[in-house]
Amino acid sequence: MLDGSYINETTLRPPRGESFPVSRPTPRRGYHHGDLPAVLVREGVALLAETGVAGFSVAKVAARAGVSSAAPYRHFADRDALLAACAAAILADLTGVLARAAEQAGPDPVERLAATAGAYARYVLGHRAGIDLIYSHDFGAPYRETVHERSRRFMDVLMALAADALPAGTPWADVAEFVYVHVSAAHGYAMLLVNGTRPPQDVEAHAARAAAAARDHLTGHLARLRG
Amino acid sequence: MLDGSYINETTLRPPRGESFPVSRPTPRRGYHHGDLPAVLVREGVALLAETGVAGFSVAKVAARAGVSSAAPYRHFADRDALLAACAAAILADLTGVLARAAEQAGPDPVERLAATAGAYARYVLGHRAGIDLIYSHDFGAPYRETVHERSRRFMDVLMALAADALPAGTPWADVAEFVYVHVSAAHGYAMLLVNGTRPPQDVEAHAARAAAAARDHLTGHLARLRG
DNA sequence: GTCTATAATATGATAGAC
DNA sequence: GTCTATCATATTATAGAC
Repeated sequence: MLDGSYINETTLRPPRGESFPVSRPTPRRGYHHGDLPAVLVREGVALLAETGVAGFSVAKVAARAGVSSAAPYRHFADRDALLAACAAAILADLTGVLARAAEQAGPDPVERLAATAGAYARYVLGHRAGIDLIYSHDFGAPYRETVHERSRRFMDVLMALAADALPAGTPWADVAEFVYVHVSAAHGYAMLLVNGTRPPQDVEAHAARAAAAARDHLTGHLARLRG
Repeated sequence: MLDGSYINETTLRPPRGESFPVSRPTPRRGYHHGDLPAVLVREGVALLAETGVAGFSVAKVAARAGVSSAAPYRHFADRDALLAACAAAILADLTGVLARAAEQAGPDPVERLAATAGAYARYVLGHRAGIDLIYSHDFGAPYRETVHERSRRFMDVLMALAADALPAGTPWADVAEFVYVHVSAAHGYAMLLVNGTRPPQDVEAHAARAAAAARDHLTGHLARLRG
């Protein structure tokens, strides 16, 4: 992931005077970058990881990509468009990581779900400040949908895993509620790890603890359901 | 809370040429504000709640307080000093709120701890974007200790509550680990509430869910300890 | 598509009057 | 202690050359 696939009609600025095209023309040769939009997003994600949303600027991303500060505006309408593309990229990437972690955790539904919490911690420790963009930034109306759609896919993956771990016949709304808590706990734990005083040295130990916490939450939840 | 008590030798700029005084001279009359530092922190906290760390600036805080953009620099060495004072104020306030919530929850240790999660959600829904400053901002060396000290008191309150809820004789490190997860889950849940798509309409319902999640976590944890 | 140059704005921070 | 005035800097975004 973290390729160009997250650039769509919403994030792309339309060519002069035209309305948004259904498909992007294939890039022609002869330009300095084969795919500047993808490079900008990659560098934007890296910058976010290093400095957080506060330190993010179009100029810095351009400099990192080795182009002028004006170049990004040919591909992204404004700062928020680039930021949204970065958020979408992170979300898509994270979704894939969690899905793979669940897959590798074996057949037990409880372990599969717990594994996503561990993977979340691992991912956040790798991406540091960038990750809170997903939750903490209010994207402008034109870009909100792009991010929102990725966010939906992210939740869908976890909903499927939670539905397997919870008792058969659990109402959809209750599954959603559980996933919400599951995600927020994993997120909170990971964020405190990143920003807190704890050394991020032993990543796997932290991931194991996050998974254990998720397991405890699920166990306690199931116990409550049983009476 | 949210008064002037968080201003200490670390956040206060020393008077011309002197080193840091042990105590601040009592404010004399004849100035436009009785206590501008306190006003600045109050407005800073309000601004943080509205715009988050990204929208925070010394100039805006000064404007809100009705003073010139230069005035804050007589009381705070730089932007980071003001930001740290705001963070310290929020932390102290939040600590008091959680302690009171536990007190009002009755004698059951489980309920007392769960109540802090509910109160956390309630508080964050009221302070919105401002709260993540506590975790997400890297304060400069001179101000780090100020915030850190408040952070320690915050954790101490929760440690005491958790020690009561966990089995007698639980090692201190295990209590700390549990509190860490407890706080991060509450924080994550509250932050997703604030920044997510969910309407913050039914604050009490959200607080109840946060408390329920904390109860599930504790229950599951105790079950794991038993077997 | 990318560059150079530039405008408009906001910001952090200081100097000196009162 | 606060104000006015000011500077240096960084940022978003655009215009026009190539």
